[in-house]
Amino acid sequence: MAPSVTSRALDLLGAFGPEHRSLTLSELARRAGLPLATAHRLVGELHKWGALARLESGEYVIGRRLWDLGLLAPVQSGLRQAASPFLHDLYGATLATVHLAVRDGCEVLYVDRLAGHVSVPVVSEVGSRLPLHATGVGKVLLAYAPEAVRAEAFGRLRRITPYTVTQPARLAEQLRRVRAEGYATTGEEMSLGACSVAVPVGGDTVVAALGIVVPDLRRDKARLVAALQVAARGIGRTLASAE
Amino acid sequence: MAPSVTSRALDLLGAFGPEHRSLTLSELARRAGLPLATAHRLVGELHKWGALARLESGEYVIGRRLWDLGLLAPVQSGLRQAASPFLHDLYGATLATVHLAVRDGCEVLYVDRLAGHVSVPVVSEVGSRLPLHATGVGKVLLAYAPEAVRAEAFGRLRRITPYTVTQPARLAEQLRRVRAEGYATTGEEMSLGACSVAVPVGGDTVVAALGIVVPDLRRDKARLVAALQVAARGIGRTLASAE
DNA sequence: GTCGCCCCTTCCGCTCAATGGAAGGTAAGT
DNA sequence: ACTTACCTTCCATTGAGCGGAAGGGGCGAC
Repeated sequence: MAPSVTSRALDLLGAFGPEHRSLTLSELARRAGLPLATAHRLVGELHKWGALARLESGEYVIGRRLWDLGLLAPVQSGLRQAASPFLHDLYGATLATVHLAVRDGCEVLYVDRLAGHVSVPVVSEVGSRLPLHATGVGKVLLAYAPEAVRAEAFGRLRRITPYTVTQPARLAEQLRRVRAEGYATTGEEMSLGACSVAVPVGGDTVVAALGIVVPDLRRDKARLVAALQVAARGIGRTLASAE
Repeated sequence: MAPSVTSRALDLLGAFGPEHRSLTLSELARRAGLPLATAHRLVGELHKWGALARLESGEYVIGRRLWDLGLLAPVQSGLRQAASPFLHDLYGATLATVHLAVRDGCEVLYVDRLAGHVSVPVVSEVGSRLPLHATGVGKVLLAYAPEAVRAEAFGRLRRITPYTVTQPARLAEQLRRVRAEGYATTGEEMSLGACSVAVPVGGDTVVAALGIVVPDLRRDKARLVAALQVAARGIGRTLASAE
């Protein structure tokens, strides 16, 4: 009901997605629900600006120019650089998949990830987002988030596995323990066969969370938490010294 | 000279950048050279679609929706996942900054990067691009690139440091040696104090390049090359087995 | 207080840019 | 040679975009 040029152009961009990395003009037109001639013109403009690029085959892909808008900022942040060596150390000490994440609104945004040769099946990937309530790093970030965020997050405790914590009261209690004990844990709450431990990064304000994913937590949780805290402290110090 | 709605909307997006992560409406209008009222309307549409998001402060930032277009695809690729453990091994063996990169057009696109506690100053970052002719991974990718790409790349051999190779003949000779010997090297050609070695990843078609950056290459190049090749073979095997 | 400044938002009549059907061109498949 | 599917160009119509102007709100200065 709103055939504004802008929305149409955006819909053309929206026709792309993880599983549609490159599209022909006709496909674009179809997916955006536009007449071919119209799509042709709009795509031409997007292309001229650099929002779309054209392959030799004639198919269109998302263009470079959109990259340069600063989209990768979180991933390229000083945080990631400062943390990199510590993530490596942590992996060496635990041989578990290592995660570095920040909170973006009401979601966890994974900033870095380090996987071993054999690792539990993990859904996260650099740049991907997951709900705050079902991951280790998420619980940490939620525990130290402003009240408004927590309220919002509590409003949508989606069940993901049978073990996902979806009762507000229970989650609130867990967050209290996170703040008290300095670490969070999950047990198959995001994906079956995967448990996690996570700790906050940063001093008085928590800027990120550091976590690992393992098949089983009962065995040596204490050692893992200790390793995590060493790494987190290291990252915190590095960040502080770099201002 | 082209006041098309589309280009204007795009210019608003283009007002953002690495150093302008969030902008007020007025700033946007100024930077895009648009009357406030016009900017207001367009920004409204971009916002409604999700291309822009609004902070509590009222400032606008690039919106989530643009992320989801698959921009992170290269970084989230199977390549990165397959390579991750081998990058770690390689770091363990060399204690050097490790790079995994692919070719994107006539540039190197860094897909992953692993830095140590102490590392030579390196300009690259995940998601960033550099010219093909001045980096180790770049030379590898260029050596195995199609003729058209090579021609294009030879057309713009920009000098970056006094040691950058800018003579086409000399670069061509180097690429020949890369193909013959299976690895590429650079010596302070991208940034002073940084040398690099890189090897191709993949079998008959080179899909990526794996490289390390060190302060000095003369000492134990042979060992580094060997370590790189072990890792590259491992990545290749993992990719092949995963199809 | 109130004046000035800056930013955001809404309104509305004019106009020109966007529209899309149709027609022509190319390339591959049968 | 025919069919199908894709891409590109043209151009008369029209409604979507335009932006000056006016109104509202927050903040600091005087």
